[in-house]
Amino acid sequence: MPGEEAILTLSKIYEQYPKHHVAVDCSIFGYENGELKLLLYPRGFEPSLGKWSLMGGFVQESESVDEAARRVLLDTTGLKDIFLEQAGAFSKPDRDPGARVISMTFVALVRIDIHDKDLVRERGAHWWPITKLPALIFDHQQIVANGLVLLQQKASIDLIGKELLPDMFTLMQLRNLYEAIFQKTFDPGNFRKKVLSIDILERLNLKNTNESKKGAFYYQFKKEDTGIRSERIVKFP
Amino acid sequence: MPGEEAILTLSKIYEQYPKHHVAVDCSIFGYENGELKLLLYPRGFEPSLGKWSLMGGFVQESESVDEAARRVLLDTTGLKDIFLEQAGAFSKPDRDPGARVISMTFVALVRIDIHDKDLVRERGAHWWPITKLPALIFDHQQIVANGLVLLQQKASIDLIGKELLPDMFTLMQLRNLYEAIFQKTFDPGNFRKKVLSIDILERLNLKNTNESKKGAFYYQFKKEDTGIRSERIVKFP
DNA sequence: CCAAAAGTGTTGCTTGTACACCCATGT
DNA sequence: ACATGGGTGTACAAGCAACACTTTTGG
Repeated sequence: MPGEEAILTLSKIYEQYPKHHVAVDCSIFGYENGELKLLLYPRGFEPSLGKWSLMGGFVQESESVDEAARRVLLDTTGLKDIFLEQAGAFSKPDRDPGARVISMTFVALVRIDIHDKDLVRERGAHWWPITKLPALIFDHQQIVANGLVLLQQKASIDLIGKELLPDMFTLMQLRNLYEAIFQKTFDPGNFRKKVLSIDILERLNLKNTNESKKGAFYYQFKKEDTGIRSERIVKFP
Repeated sequence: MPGEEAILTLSKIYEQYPKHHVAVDCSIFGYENGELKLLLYPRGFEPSLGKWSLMGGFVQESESVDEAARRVLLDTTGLKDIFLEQAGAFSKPDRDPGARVISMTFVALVRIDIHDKDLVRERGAHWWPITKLPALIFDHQQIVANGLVLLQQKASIDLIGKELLPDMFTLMQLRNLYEAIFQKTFDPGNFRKKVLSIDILERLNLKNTNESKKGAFYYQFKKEDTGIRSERIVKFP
């Protein structure tokens, strides 16, 4: 059968090209105590012992890179069905001194309040405020910078928060999240109006009285949220 | 020396993970006769004989994926220093029936008027209008769709044209380019005002009298163009 | 003269932004 | 009472979209 033969020939064609280790490295962002944080784990061996590293792993034979990223995330945080998006590839031949590794990078958003803290602690992982990151291995610093820009772009177009905040939150908490992401302040009144004009939040008959004297209504994302809105939330850059 | 030893150990650690063929596939866009076009070459063997394919190649040991994409582009079009941007990774294990290949995709913008037509012809390549693409191999259809969205995003933020138009062009030609990219019409007067307000074009003392009775001034991009502007050209989506 | 594109101007609407202002309440 | 955040309203500026109008010239 000519088709089969051709496929065999084709495999031979492929064989002459080199193969590479392909890794996935995830910038895992969370939000806690008014700060945007990044989940890192400490490197336990040389080179770069003592430096911190993004959560990562290698792509296996039978999985796509997205599946690999999901697997890594499940292993490290115990979470499924979380927001995950491809960022970019980092592939300088000498970026990893140990071997030639092509890294596919991802941005993940995790609700710190519901992830599996035992799993994270077991690996010695730690949430670092984005403003005070420690030294990172290899080019992970750049990967994070790149991921943060992607997060800002996304947040400027979509209203994010479902992925990072508790189920119920006040508009001040949402605004503080945006201020943490963009490292700038937003006018409270204007931010409120903009966010509510999109009509994807619903107000609960419940007030948070911890963070203000008057008490602020809790909001939550509407259930029948289509996800297709592409409103512009804030200006970026 | 403990460091060296650790590196050796580390290499062993890497060895247990699989390696993959990594390809680069480029959506090469050009603009000609008022149409946005894509450069494809015909597959000469089974499987998928007769179908068309994006320009691509394999990543070698000593190059990054970006360098690989540049090399492929140089080989196929003879052009250096052209616009090239990472799009995304396509990596389903069975996406290529011949072997497991992870594809890093790129968007390239090429001025059809100055590329090396001999090189292209030699390979049997052909420029296809984006509106009438033929059947493509594997998932290349998706890769193109993905690349086109990236192009639209870029064009909505930056004024592109330097990468696709001749050195001199009329504002009508620029508008037609945008209409080809977004597959919609723009109001001539408003488009003109918006584009000129950004102040990166300069008018030449030369008119094009071929395409209109009255004649339209030629424009060109200013030399001292910083490239850092991030104005919004048109609304997208 | 007429059609077709070049080029400019006007108008109304929508947004963004910077505020002012009152409300509720824990300290 | 007063400081703090909650929540609403206003006033101005900027941007956008629709479209009217004049100019030029080849057919």
